[in-house]
Amino acid sequence: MLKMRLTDFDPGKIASSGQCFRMKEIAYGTHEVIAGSRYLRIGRGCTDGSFIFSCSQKEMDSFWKNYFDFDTDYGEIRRSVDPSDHYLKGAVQAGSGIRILRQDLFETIISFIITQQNNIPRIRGIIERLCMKYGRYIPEEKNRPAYFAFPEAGALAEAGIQDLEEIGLGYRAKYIRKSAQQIEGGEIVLDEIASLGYDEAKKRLLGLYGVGTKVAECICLFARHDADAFPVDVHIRRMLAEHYPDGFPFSRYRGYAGILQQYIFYRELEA
DNA sequence: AGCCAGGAAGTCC
DNA sequence: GGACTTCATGGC
Repeated sequence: MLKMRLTDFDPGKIASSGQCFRMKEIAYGTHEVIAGSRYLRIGRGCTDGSFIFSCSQKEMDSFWKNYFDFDTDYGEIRRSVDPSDHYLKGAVQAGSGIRILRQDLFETIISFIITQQNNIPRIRGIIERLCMKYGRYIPEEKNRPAYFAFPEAGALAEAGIQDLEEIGLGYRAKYIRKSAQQIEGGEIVLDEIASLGYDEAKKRLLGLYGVGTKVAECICLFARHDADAFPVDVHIRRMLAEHYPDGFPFSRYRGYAGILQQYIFYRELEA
């Protein structure tokens, strides 16, 4: 157990912001996070705005701090927004507490292949069934329930198309199997993608079957933390047409437009 | 019944 | 390069 006082951290908003799919509220004000094969529970401190984490200081320092991007000042990002841009000001205000996670690369690839032409509640269900069927079972321990880790590439590479379809993947089943095979077989090397620059990493991700521009940018943003990546989905496309008919001011927000994109996406979801 | 959801591949030109 | 079609599933 670890108590920390944090600003710009709202687990509820992060859980429902559509960047991760295995973070959820399990009791009022208490959230669980399953990231790869790790489990974390986050509770509220008493009244002082602090949080209780179910991990040690060592695990926080070695993993979760980086995962939640605790070293970045999101208040500064929100304050940098053009004061005359009322839409964007409203979006970062409504989304204060959102952070961009650094998620596992393979988990993010598979998860965002599933997101295409899909909706978030259904995506969450599919991913949960995928984990139950192909992920490692991690037994209960005191102070933590049993859960399933996210599947390894090998398990998905060997999965049958029909077995994958039973989970509800639909036409995406073949994408999942083939991409897992490309990774397992060494055609696409994730360690290399992790170490490259944004442009080259994105180019290689596009080599995965079922990964196009939008999904590649989501992977770069939510796993590699490429804050320049600005995935445009149907919500963002509608928003751009409505609020930025002359174009989004990317030059003003160079280096972190993707973070603003996430505030915007959350705003469009809630609206 | 038809439309929509964090799109991409396939098939034209 | 761009336009058009097809692809599964479930909620509304």
